[in-house]
Amino acid sequence: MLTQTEENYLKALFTLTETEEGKTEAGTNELAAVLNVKPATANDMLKKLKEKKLISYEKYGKISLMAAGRKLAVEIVRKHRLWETFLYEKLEFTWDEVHEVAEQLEHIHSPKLIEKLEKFLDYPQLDPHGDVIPNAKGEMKMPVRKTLAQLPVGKTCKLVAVKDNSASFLQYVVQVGLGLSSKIKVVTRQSFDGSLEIEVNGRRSSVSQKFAENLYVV
Amino acid sequence: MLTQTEENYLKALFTLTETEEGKTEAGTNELAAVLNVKPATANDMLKKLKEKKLISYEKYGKISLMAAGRKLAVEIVRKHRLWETFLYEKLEFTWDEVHEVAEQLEHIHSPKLIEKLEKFLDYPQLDPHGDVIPNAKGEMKMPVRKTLAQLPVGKTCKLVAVKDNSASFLQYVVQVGLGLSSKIKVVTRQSFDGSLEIEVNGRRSSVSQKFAENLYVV
DNA sequence: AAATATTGTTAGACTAGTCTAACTTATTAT
DNA sequence: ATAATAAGTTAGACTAGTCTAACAATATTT
Ligand SMILES: [Mn+2]
Ligand SMILES: [Mn+2]
Ligand SMILES: [Mn+2]
Ligand SMILES: [Mn+2]
Repeated sequence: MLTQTEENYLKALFTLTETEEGKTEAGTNELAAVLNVKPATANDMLKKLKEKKLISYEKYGKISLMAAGRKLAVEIVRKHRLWETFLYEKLEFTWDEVHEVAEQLEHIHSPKLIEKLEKFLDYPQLDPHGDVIPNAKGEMKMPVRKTLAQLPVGKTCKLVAVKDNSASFLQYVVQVGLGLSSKIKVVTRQSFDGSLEIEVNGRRSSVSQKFAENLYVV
Repeated sequence: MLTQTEENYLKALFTLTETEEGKTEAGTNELAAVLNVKPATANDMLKKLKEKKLISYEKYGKISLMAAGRKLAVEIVRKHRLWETFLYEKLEFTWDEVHEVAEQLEHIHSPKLIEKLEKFLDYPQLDPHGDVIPNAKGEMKMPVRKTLAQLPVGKTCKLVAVKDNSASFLQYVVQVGLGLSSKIKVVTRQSFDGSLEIEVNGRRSSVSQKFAENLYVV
């Protein structure tokens, strides 16, 4: 069985190699950065995960998940998102509070628990941030999503998910009047820094490009 | 903050020093035994817990919890029992399945989670094994309980709690026709080995003294 | 093509938690 | 009161996970 640490490395590799459009490999420094460890530390773990045949990796080469590693990573993601849904739907947590606790809960080992939890929640499809919850077989349709930053001026769209799950980002989102399913109109875009003027429920706000890149819309 | 391991040592000391009637101190070997580690290992941890002022302990002396350590231990017990109640009441776990998973869940750190969980469960007083759930302030009335092994022949009593939480014991209890609130009549007791003939719902069974010692009755 | 910057690796050290083997202290029995 | 047994401690070793500092390989810029 995997340690919590190993699980976290696999999950990080999953998001690093399958969340970004067109990216399928990751690097040591990059991985170390998202896990808040030094590259030397990540390097040690990469050797171990390679030894366990969970990742494919050669010295000085790029890193990618092997089938077994990907399967485990998806299981953690599934647990994380089911727990987030539980906290949000049943325990009255707000969407900016769920992620941190789910980071712990995702490491509880009990197939029965997840099965029962999913049933209790009535087989939810999306977590509180609009992310797809993988099913028990590890299947997960990756929706093609674009970000608000890519939307042309004048267009109106609907917020379907958020990329960043941190409390500070999510609180800012709420502050601007946004939530899942909100309608957003792009009023202007500054070519200088990509910042946007947006309209939500008749309310105008100016937001940075970085902010817009963390909102998925259709 | 405490590690999971430290939490497990404190919890073990709590049950060792406050569950048994009249016992207020524990020994190194005894502690090691319940935690499934060697005495040498427990000895190292005792030094650390003493250093943190969570236990009172002198070389070659007896071990007991200090106020701060006891408080932390009770918090873990509270979390353990609330999670067991959740699994049993909301997720359809059977009473022999809850303990193992709760052993993991009890180490999740989030005051808000426990507060919300308790509310969601509507402030339960007892867990699925009949044990008292400490309240948010760490208060917990210790019920005076006797075991079935102490009951005189001919008397009838009610099962209010089980001491052993292991799946194998609990499954045996069910097999004999018992559950919380069951009425039990002691028909005979062998003075040779303390084994009992009991009657539950008109059904006779013969059980060992060890078995009877793990059933709390009134 | 060199020089520079970035990225990745190694070696050595540290902490937490565990073990075995040897030893010491305390308790119990004779 | 000794001897035998049980309980407890120490020393040294090992694994997992982390770090810093030095070094090596690769990628980018000029
Ligand atoms: Mn999340
Ligand atoms: Mn995690
Ligand atoms: Mn239990
Ligand atoms: Mn535990």
